[in-house]
Amino acid sequence: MVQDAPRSDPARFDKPYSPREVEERWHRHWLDRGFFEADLNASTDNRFSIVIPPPNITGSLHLGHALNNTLQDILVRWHRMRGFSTLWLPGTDHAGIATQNVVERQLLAEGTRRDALGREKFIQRVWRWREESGRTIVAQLKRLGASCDWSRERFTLDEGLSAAVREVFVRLHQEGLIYRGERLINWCPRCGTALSDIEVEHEETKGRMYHIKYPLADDPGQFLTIATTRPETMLGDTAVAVHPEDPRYNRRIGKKVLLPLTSRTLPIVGDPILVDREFGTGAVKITPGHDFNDEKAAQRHALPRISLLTGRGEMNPASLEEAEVEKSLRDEIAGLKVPPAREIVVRRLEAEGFLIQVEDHRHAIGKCYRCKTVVEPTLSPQWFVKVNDLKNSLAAPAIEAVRSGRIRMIPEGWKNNYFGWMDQIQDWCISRQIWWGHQIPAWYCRGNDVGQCRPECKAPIVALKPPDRCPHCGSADLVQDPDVLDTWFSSALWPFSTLGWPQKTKELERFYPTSALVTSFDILFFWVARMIMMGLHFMKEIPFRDVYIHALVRDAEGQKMSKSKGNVIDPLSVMEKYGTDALRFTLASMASPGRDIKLSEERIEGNRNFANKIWNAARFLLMNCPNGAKTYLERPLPNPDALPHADYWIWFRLQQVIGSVNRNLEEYRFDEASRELYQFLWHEFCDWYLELIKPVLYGTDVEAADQTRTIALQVFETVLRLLHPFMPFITEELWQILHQQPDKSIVLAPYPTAGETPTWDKREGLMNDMIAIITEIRTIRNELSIPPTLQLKAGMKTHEPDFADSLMRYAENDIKRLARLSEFDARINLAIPSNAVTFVTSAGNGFVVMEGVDLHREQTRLEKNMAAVKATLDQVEAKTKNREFMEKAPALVKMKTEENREELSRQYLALSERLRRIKEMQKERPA
RNA sequence: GGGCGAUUAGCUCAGUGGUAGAGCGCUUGCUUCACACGCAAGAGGCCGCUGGUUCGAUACCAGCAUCGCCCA
Repeated sequence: MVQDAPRSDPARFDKPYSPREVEERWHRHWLDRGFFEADLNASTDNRFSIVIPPPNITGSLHLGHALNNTLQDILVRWHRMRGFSTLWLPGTDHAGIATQNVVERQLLAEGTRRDALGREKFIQRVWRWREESGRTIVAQLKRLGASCDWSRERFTLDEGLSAAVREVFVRLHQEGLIYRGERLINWCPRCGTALSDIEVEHEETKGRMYHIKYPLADDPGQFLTIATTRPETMLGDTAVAVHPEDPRYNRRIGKKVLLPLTSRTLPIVGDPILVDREFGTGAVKITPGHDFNDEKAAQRHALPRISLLTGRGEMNPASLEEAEVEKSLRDEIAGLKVPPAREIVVRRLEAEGFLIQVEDHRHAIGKCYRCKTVVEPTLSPQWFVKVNDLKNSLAAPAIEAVRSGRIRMIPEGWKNNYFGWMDQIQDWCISRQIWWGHQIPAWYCRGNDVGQCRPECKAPIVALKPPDRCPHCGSADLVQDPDVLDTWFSSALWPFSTLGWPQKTKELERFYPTSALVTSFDILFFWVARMIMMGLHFMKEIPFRDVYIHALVRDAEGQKMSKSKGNVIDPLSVMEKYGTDALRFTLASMASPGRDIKLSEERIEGNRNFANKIWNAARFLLMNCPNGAKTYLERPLPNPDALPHADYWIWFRLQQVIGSVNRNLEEYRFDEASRELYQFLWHEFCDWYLELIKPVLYGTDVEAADQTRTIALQVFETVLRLLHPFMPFITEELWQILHQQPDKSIVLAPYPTAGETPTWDKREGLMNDMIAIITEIRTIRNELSIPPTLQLKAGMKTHEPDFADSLMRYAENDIKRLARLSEFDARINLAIPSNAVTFVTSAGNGFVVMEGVDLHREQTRLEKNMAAVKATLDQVEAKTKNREFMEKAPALVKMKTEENREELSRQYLALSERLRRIKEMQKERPA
């Protein structure tokens, strides 16, 4: 049962707009009515779909989310109103490591650990946490007004999405694009899992450079000195490298050194790639088990690899023995984590005279992007996605799709980043040694029941469903790989897995490829690139047409917001204080391409004021519609050419704004679109138009008043629709108050499109000139401190007789009222009285009559105005006198310059003439 | 070290090959019958520096400086 629409009671029109109650009411109404649910049977061919960048379930709404979802919501509401068949599909991801961390911390507080609980119970426990706390962010997105189709909300661990993950894994494995292998990976000792390359953040850190001498095997009196920042890894060295063209060392290539603290000897190799002659001592150790560059060097020289660490990041006794480390040292460091082991190794090197020097050194070290722990590169058996297969590359089509423009990036500059990364992309390590996630669909044969396994049994059995028996030996003693997949592996499938893939669903058919992806640049590689690869591989079609990449939100000082810095602005408290619309509008208006957003509270406050302004404009209009607004919205529009100039002007400007907002939205210029709306609504509609129509509304001409109400309300109602994607709540509230149609909603009202613009000839000039005249007179009143209540006489000697006529016909009363005049006259041959102060506009020379003009003050004022005009005039004249300009500049520019020159010199002449007169008067009547 | 971006009013930021723009802040004046979360008016800029292209550069190009980000 659908409830009645909430009441929007005009009587409850309080002076200040109070957003809170309004927002709560409407967002519930929208959801109850299912306005956001995609219609699979809509007849239109215009389709618009977006999948949400899934926030992770440990999160709560931060400003990045607020920005990201505001922009998506603007696009989605805009298209929905344009009549597109629209789907915005929401959901969350399970955030393997982050979520597991949260629950493990809880367990720790309870004095237990996940191992004690066991895998199954632990996972149950995480699910329970997800039911209780993991939905916070969804509620917060709803509060933001996100018009997602919540009936289609997805979660990466849903059965459907999990099936997609298994399907993709098995198929890629069959194609040879997923493999298991022992390779160097990044290990986070705190999270206890492997990470992919991009999950490691490199950070400049203060460290130390240790210089260690390695004696030559055939002449232990001599030695090579190597420099390293990680001395403990020397135990795993398998060679020392020098530059082949370095005269200091190259004669040593092919000889051997003794590795201190061990009984091993290492070859000296020449390697121009690894060795930078200028850096350190010019000789480097090669530790292929613990350094990516060294591993590559080891491949070049066919060196063995030694891994010193266990799967838990501790010194492995077996490896130490294999590395022939001295027994006493072995005993001392076995089982230790890296930092204490390092201390001991350094002490030992020093004691035995191998340590020459230690110096402070700044260098970049890799840290886990989740927990900031220093990661250890180590050898480990893991699952990988092969992205560069020569015959079946995942990366190549993904590069091509962007290069060819099938996928657009906005702003375009990000393409270079994308190419830069994709061109040197490495195989993707996808296995994680945690429990929360998609367990890898691979099983190993233990074969304990049949006794004897065959060599083939060592290969993992990859399958969609748990296999009953080993296909090789027939054993039923199978065990599933304990690891889970990288969360990003499931996120990479998001654009099609959420639409039902691998089933052939109507949703997929209708909404894939999606129209746009709105995201921030920091997950361009993590997510965007991988979606493109997977989308192209499995759907044979790009996952989205446009990628709109927005900025990061920073604090007012430009610092990245972080809890530890304490500079986080919480969007929820902002929404509480200033209203959701104010926050949304602020974010949209600051979303300029390619620039980070420095958000300050003043800015949001300003837009709260904007909402209040809109609210009060509506109040004003409603107060002046005794019979309600609705009747005027239904009236046919009067013939524009017959309208009074203010009505005509506002209608014309509205058409321009409609065109401009639509164009800006097409180009993802949320900032320009919102600025345009702000400027129009506040400074044109409220400041000028509403002021101009007051006498008509208050006047006795009922017909005229009704006509103006029709224009005013229709313009206002149109602006509400235009603004709705940006400020959904206040626009709905006001739209409902105007229409009084509880069954309908602005959500589904048509978005304005620019109509036929009425001919716009001299009337634009009239309005602009009128504004100029009023402003000039107000300025004079201000500068000369004339009391607001004092009515003055003023006049205008115009250049054009027609203009004087229309000024008197259309604008006389407006000028008198808004400039507070008792009389106003405009004629082509009007004489300027001597007791007056004067001004110039492009339309002519104006004056304000004033008894007892302060001649001295007036002289100063005129001189100041003259100086300003003169400065510009000089510039323009310099141009027109320049022969090259006259020869080479385009005709249109020359014409405009000439017009400009005439106008300025006319103004200058009028001012100097007046100044001459004032000076004469000063002589006649000395102050 | 490589790449990208920024540099415009006190602050935050738009912008354009042809006379520099907005919001906030500031100054002055206003209980003007929608709004003081308001109205009116105003002050405030060698558009980072140096060259080049051009009749003309804040804008295009190159170099430099400073800041920021990404990658190694």
